[in-house]
Formats: sequence, structure tokens, C-alpha cells
Amino acid sequence: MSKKQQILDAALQLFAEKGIEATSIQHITQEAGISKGAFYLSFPSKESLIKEIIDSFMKEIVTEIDRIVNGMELPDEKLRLYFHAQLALLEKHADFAKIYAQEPMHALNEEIMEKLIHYDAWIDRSLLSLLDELYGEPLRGRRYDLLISIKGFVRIYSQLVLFHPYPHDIEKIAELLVEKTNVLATYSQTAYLTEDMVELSMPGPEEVTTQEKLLSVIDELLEDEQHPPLISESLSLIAEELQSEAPRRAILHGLQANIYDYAPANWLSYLLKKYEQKKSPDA
Amino acid sequence: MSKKQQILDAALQLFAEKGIEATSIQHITQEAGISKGAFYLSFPSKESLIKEIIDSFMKEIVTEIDRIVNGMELPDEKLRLYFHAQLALLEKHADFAKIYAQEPMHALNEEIMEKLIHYDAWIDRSLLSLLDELYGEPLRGRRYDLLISIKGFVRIYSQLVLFHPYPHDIEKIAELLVEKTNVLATYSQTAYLTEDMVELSMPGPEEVTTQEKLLSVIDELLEDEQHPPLISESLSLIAEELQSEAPRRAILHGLQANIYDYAPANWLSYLLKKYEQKKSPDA
DNA sequence: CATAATAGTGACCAACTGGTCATTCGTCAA
DNA sequence: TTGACGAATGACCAGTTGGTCACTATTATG
Repeated sequence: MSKKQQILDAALQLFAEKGIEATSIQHITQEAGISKGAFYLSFPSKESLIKEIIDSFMKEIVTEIDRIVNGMELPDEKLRLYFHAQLALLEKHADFAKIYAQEPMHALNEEIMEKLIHYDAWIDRSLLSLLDELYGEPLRGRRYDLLISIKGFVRIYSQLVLFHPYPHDIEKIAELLVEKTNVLATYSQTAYLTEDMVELSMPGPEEVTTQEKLLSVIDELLEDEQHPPLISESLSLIAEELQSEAPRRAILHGLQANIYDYAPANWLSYLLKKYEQKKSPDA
Repeated sequence: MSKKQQILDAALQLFAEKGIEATSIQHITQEAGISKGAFYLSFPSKESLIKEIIDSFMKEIVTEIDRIVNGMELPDEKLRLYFHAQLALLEKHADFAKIYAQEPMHALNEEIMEKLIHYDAWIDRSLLSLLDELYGEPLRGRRYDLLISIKGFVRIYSQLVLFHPYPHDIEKIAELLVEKTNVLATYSQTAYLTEDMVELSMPGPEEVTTQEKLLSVIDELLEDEQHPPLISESLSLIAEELQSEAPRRAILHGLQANIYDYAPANWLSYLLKKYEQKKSPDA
């Protein structure tokens, strides 16, 4: 395991245990079994460590949710998968989830906070499109209230799973939440929230799917050097195609399919899909 | 305004702004316009300041909710009042609410955390009894899921009101939440949570309604010295009655009625009612 | 083997923390 | 005017923090 990974693991555990602010670099380095100075060989600052942890997890979550919502299952099944994914990710990354659930906004850098809000809005937008697909026109006017209610459900049951010591059955919880959602969508009549009360109106992933941003993500991946040949080749070709005068949609699409199942490049896959949608919004 | 109150005000504002841990006593004292040393004339430590702030607000909330649930309105109206009270308290004490909503458990002393959980469980128990009153037998088996769902609703809409800059209409939100609750109670069928998964099974306000605890609360109130004559007299008589061989229920009940509308003694009123219920559980 | 380059160390730094205490200030009664 | 006494002060303390850097250990290269 690389020094960097050692540090990340130790930090994650300590952050979850005692909070970000309360965890000193001294603690982290001694937990990781290295000297304090060595920390600064892997990270330029404590803040960048925090940023890296939060960023990597949020990217995984956004990617996973997006794949479910855009998958090919029946809408009802997708909703179940949505809930299940939320809870499964929670169990898989309990350490991170504890940080996310408990850390006060204050402790975080402004930039990180903004990113968190963005990621959150992306997930919300995914869920909202799923709700529209599921309930269509009759939901109009109540869609934001349903969205928020679902977030409330997920949050409260997540907290339960996270902090209550019990062998929880997340399959069952997911089904329960599907039923609750259906009941609300079907029988509830009143509405309160309007579009402008929900912040997710503007941001969108557009701003990060510029050519340069994509190229920098690819560069970062290529620097690792440890990919299978097909992956490396595809990555290089994607970069090449992006830099060309008029990137060909079909080529990018195909290359993206090459890396779709390669976990370390999931985020790039996600960004490429958004890039594609931006370039040809007709689909 | 007393020095103590100045400190409390300044601290509350700074805690809400930047978090408890990130707020130093230096900040508080300079915000309050006093010297650092003066702080320690009013509070023995930073921790006791935190404790006092949290304690006083939680007591107000618990008392308020309890009064609504045990009020004489129709059950349906009580539920609306419950939601409205939650949101109104939120607006009234936005500073504190921000602390409560955002502060990580870590930052808080073990003792304070335990108290918070207790207070929370008291509120839950109040709400649960209201739900039983409202929906009765048909809800059996789903009552804890409904309880949790309502908590999710309250939490997510609270967050919206608290952090989204908008002139929110809490009357409307309260009505919306009543409707959502009714829909869930009526049409939802599945259940997940059982009694032992919800922590509120054991604690209860029993342990703080011992004679000594009640007397200490009365002493604390009497030390303030600034009550109307009827109040002071009633307080003394309550203490006297409590210390007698066999406290007479009717006397305590009457004396408690004397102080029922006197805000500074609301917490004592609440405790006395619980004490009474403990002594004669037949009612 | 010697040399160069890289990885790793921990004493050290300035800034800040919660908390203390000898000193000073302000306001009374005599 | 004096003395006295509680209220208020802020320099000071020990401890911790994120971060630096002159140094040493390890490894790769010729």
C-alpha cells in the first residue's frame, strides 16, 4: 500500500471517530506509522487531504446514482435501486458517512462546501428526473415536495443504520421507502415548495465538463500508470480526440464504453457522458 | 442586561456563525465587550457555558411540545400544532437551531450528548403518544416507522427554513406535514422498525423527577429572587410539600397550576407533572 | 564501491487555545 | 479623604495546532 493510501486510511478512520477538526496531523501520522514530515510529502496541507477524501467519495456516489437513474430497469425498480444504493454506499463507507453526517459546515473550507452543495444538487437532479419518469404529469407542482420528502426519508433512515447498532436489512428498508414514496406520490395533494426555493435550479455539471477539465482528469489518471493496456490506450485516444478540431461523438462514445466498467475511471465516464449530452442535447 | 446574559448572547451568535469548537473565549469576550478574565466570573469553564445554552433551549422545546401533546385540542389539531411549534421554535431560536443542526457529536461533552439524546427521546415519546391517539390500533406495527418518517420530514423542512433565504410560510408547511402524515398513516402498509430498534424504550424522565432533583430546580429558581410574590410563595410551598412525609397530590397540583403560565418556571411545571404521573400512574 | 537522488525524520516555529492570578479600577461607607 | 472590597483586567502559563526545514537513511545508478 502506498504511503498516500496509508495516510488516507488512517485519516478517514480518525476523522470518523473524533471529527475533522479534532484530529491533528500528529495523530494521523502516528496512526499511519510515519513521521510528521512524511505527511507533507504526500499532501501539501491538511485541507487538501480533507478535500481529497470528500471529493473521491462524493464522485463515487454521484456516479453510482447517475448510473442507476439512467439504467435500463423499470422506473419502479430504479427507485428501489436508488434507495438501496444510498444505503449500501452508507454501509460500504461508514467512516466517510459519519464524517459527512456529523461534520458541521463551519469546519470545512468554503471551496469544499461549495463542491459538496454541487454534488448534492447533481444527485437531486438525478432523483428528480427519476421521479418525473415515474409519476409524470400528475406530480407536477408537488415534485419538489416529494423530492425533499424522499431526502428526509433517506437521511433519517441512514442515520438509523449508521448510528444504531443493529444488523439492518437494507433490502427491506429500500422496499419500505419505495412504498412510502409511492403512497406520497399517489395520495398527497398539497404542495409548498416551488422551483426557486430549491437551489438546484442553475448549477449543473456543465461547468466541469469543459475540454480542459476533462483533459486534466485524464492526465491525472494516466499519471498513475497502472492501468490495463486497453484502458491506457483508450484514455490517450480520448484525450487526443478531445483536443482535435471537431471531436467525433461516436468515437468518444465508443472509447467511453471501453472504460465504463473500469472503476478508477468511473468519474471520467460520468463526465464524458455529461459532456456528450451537453454537445448534443437532442438525445 | 447582566454580564452573564451578554456573554450568553455573544456566545450564541458566534457559535451559530462559526461553530462551537472554532469559537474561542477570546472571541466571545471581545464580542461581548468584556475582558477574558470577566468571563470566568460568570462561568467556571467554556464547557459549562455550552451546557447552559443547550440545556436551556432543550428544556424550552421539550416543555412546549409536551404542552401541545397534552393539550385539549382535537388530535388532528394537535398534530398541526406540533409541526408548527417545531418550526416556530426554529425561527425563534435560529441561532441555537443552527448550532444544534450543524454541530458534530464529537465536539460535545459526553454528559451533554447524553442529555441531548434524553431530551430527544422525550420529544419522541410525546409525539408517539400523539400518533397513537390519532391513529390507534390500525397503526400498530407501523408506529415507529411513522414516527421516524415524521422526524425526517421535520428535519428536512427545518433545514430548508433554516438555511434557505426565503420568507417561509410555516403555517402552510405545518399543514402540508399534517397531510403527509395522514397519507402515510392511512395508506402505507409495510413496516420495518420495531420497538427495540428505537432507542426511546427505556430512559424516560423518571430519573430526573426525584425529590432532590426537583428541590434543586426550585432552589435555583428561588436564588434569582426576582419573581412575583405569588410565584415565590408557590415555589416555597412546593418545596415544603415535597419535603413532607407524604406530599399531597392535590396541593402540588394546585401549586403547579399557580406557576404554569410563568415562563421561567416552565421547566419545573413540566417536571412536576411528570412527578405527579409517576406517583399516581392511574390517571 | 562511490555518488547522486530520493524518502523520511523530528526538533522547531509562530499562532492559538482554555484557563489563572497579581494587579488595577470603581464605587461605596465612614 | 480615606480605606476597603468586589468587579474587572490582561499579561502570562502550559499545551496543542498546522506547517517547515536542516538533517539522516535508503535506494538506485554509474
